[in-house]
Amino acid sequence: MPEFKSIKDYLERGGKHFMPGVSIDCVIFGFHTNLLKVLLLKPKKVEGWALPGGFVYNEEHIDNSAQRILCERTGLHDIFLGQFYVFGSPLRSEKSLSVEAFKKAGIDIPKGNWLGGRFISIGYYALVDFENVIPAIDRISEACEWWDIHRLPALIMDHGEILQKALMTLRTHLSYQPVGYNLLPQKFTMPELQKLYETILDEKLDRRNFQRKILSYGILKKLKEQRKGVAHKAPFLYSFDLRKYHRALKEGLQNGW
Amino acid sequence: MPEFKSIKDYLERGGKHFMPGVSIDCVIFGFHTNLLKVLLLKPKKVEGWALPGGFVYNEEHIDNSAQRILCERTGLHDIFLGQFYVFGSPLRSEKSLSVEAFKKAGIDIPKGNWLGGRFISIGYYALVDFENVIPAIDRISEACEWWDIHRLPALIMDHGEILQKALMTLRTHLSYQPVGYNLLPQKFTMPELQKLYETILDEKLDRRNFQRKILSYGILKKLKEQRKGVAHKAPFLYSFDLRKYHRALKEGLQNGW
DNA sequence: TTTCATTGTGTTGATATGACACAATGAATA
DNA sequence: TATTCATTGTGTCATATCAACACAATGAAA
Repeated sequence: MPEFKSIKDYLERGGKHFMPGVSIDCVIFGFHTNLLKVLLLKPKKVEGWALPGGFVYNEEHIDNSAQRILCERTGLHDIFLGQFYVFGSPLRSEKSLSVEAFKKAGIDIPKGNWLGGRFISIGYYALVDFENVIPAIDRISEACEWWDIHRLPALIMDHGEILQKALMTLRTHLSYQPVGYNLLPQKFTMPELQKLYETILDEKLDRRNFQRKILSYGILKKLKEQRKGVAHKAPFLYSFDLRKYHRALKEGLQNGW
Repeated sequence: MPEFKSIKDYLERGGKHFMPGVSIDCVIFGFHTNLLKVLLLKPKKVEGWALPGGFVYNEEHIDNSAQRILCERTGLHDIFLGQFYVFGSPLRSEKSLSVEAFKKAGIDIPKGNWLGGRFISIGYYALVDFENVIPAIDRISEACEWWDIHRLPALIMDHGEILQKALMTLRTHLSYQPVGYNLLPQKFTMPELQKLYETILDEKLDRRNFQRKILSYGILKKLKEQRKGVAHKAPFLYSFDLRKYHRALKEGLQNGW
């Protein structure tokens, strides 16, 4: 994959290396102190924050583009990334990030330049372990930070809409896809897993009913260990049964009709 | 929207009017004599059948492109079309329809022509009333026909994979989206609706349990009329309560967690 | 030693689901 | 005209699932 020396270089040569008109936006969710977070970038000299995004190299699978973008911002590899929607309104590019950003940076995008045209955006979402991530900014950004899902800043373009759609998808997927493997440490307690579910669903769940239901999926292994050094009763530790977890990822959890 | 006078014209001027690299493929399901059918095109001088597809005009919303393609093949308007996946492997275009088709037709696609490059494909599916459709071929096709889902012909490129993905999506959507409004006539009987579900799921359902469950969704209106002129006991007619049907389409049928 | 928030493990009643039975209908048949 | 019979309408029952709730066990903090 080609390297770009500067923004100007990117502007000039990007069109040769990227698919025109196609962009990827990643909604990267993290979980910390019982809050659902999302990773956002603050582009230089532009009002509002942006989802980590990018373009598709000519010879690259779009799933790999999403993985690459995720890795560039988080350093994480081999994370489950789910396609959730394609945003294809012709209006969404009117105040496109690129045009606005370059203009404010004093660079006018030449007529006919690859970045000046319309882009559709393919949305991917990921769930990552907050603790393992060191957010990394890119060249056109001045910050890359986690934001609480309930206290979001203003977002550029239609990125607010994209984020909400990802959140809705995540919530509905929760009923028929296992969740937690990349979000929680290797060993975790039942209350920790429950907090994750409550946070994603934004809803309080009954402790006992939750345990019964999640255990019925058969994707957890109860360990002999207990979490030590915590106040109150020591909770048992669990880990995911990876074989069953991945099978559930493929086949789903519900029985359907 | 521009008109194209010939295939050659399409080849030459299409690049000016369509988004490069982006295509739409529609999986159009129909229901007839208790069989689930899918509408396929037979491109001239090409081995294998193809899903109805097309490209996105520069100023066009991708949802409208899908509607337009659906309408061109079926004459139907205002049908629910659902995005289900984006197929974005760089390899899928290697033996692309366009290149192959034009070559066999004796026209070599010039180097750099818009149709010669890589395309991602956005998949949409629709459920339409078989009876209302008069399949219409396009310029590059010699046939447009319904095919039984269980007796499919060989398909070009990755269209077999696209079709299977659409079918899987349709089946899972069945548990939390109402289905049938565009597929059945205005008034229909309970057994007819059940056959539709059985056909989509490829599974036999219990008559009495089906009735109980489908009625519990509250999207049906039981009419005073009965179907006349049929052998055996006359079944009652039902129709969809459109307000509740559309609410269910938006909010889903399941309770979630 | 006592306190107390938290965890482990139940129970109960309401509801949903799967399996199944029987009477009613009405065109086809004798 | 009476009988047949596939099909429809409407149930029941046993079981599984789900929401709501209670109580004992734990172990750090007071």
